[in-house]
Amino acid sequence: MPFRFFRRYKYILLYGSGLAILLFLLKWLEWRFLVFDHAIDLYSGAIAVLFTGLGIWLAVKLAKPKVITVTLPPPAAVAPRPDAAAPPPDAGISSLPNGSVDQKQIARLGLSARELEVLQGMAEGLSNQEIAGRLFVSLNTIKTHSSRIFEKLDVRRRTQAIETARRLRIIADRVHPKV
Amino acid sequence: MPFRFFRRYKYILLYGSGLAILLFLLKWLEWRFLVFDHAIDLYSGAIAVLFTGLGIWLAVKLAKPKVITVTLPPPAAVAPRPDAAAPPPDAGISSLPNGSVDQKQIARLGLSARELEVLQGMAEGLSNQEIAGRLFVSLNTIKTHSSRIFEKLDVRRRTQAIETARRLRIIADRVHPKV
DNA sequence: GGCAAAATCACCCGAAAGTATGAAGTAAAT
DNA sequence: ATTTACTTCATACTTTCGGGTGATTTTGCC
Repeated sequence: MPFRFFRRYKYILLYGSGLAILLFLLKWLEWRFLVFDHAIDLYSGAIAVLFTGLGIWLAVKLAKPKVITVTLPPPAAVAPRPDAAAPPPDAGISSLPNGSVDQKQIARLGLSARELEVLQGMAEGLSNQEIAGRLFVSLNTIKTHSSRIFEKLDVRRRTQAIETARRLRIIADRVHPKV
Repeated sequence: MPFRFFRRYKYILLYGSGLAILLFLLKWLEWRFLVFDHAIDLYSGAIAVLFTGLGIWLAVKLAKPKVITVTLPPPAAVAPRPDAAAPPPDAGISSLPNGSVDQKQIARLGLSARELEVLQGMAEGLSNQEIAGRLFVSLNTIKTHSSRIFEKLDVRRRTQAIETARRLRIIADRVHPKV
């Protein structure tokens, strides 16, 4: 069996069959329409369904920003700058438990809260456009943020940024606790 | 002119005028309704509004509790991005020790040895060109491999591939044991 | 009130990534 | 002897990234 074929054209096949099902549905609806003349009902029903969906979409979309990453700076002075002159490229890596974030690293690198959010999005595999959508800002803004992140992490690609961020415990090492 | 005043209360003013415009609009619609009997339109409109509300209500009601990522001062534990809380459509995730790789997942997805090597390179933050150099093949070959990887993992970006691979334990969850 | 940092956005441009398609050689299975 | 999967490579094309630059707006702080 050409399994690869199926995999390759998975979406085309899915689209095709989906379309077919939809057409059957429409045909059936048409039949209903002819037999019982419930055009208004159907119309209202369609509107109802449509706008219920819209409402859900809206709510989800608008509810998102309520989930804000609150980053409290450590109470102890984060200002200790004895090594300000020559900060080693990769300073010591603390041994924190899994799933933890090293606040000191974040402070040392001077990553802002917004930048962390963008970094998090990157690590989740989102595109800049998707991150922009999640944070309700423009694509250009995300680009600016990511540029700064790359500067601060001293990398040139987002994949590198993710790698470095994980290594320095800037983002959770364990993104998937147990699911 | 108290220009500053305008600036300061910009949003309040905008909100106020927006509300006013909306009210005028409603008044005008009412007039239309009285003059021409566009009951259907109003009916659909009402349904639309009503069900949009229903949708929002539903979404809010059914939405998962808004988990806020709070970072505590001490060696802070951070909840790893709760919006991925939705049960992923992926197959079961085994609970292997850290740094382990789930061979079953690899087998299930049909990833070849070469593809794994490419995937590993991706996760290390390498560019396609760099991976090509490491594996002594051409850039195009790496592109082909990565395309297949994306197909098999059902993703469209390398960052997504990395994320998924980590989640499914296809690549070591803990790339950096303790350094 | 004013300053500085953070956050926002825009535009251009080259590089990298990714898609689509075709092809060809090798090894293992049927 | 076919078939199938794997690996390799190529060309052409579209999309996304990332760098560089400049600007405005918000916001916290003194």
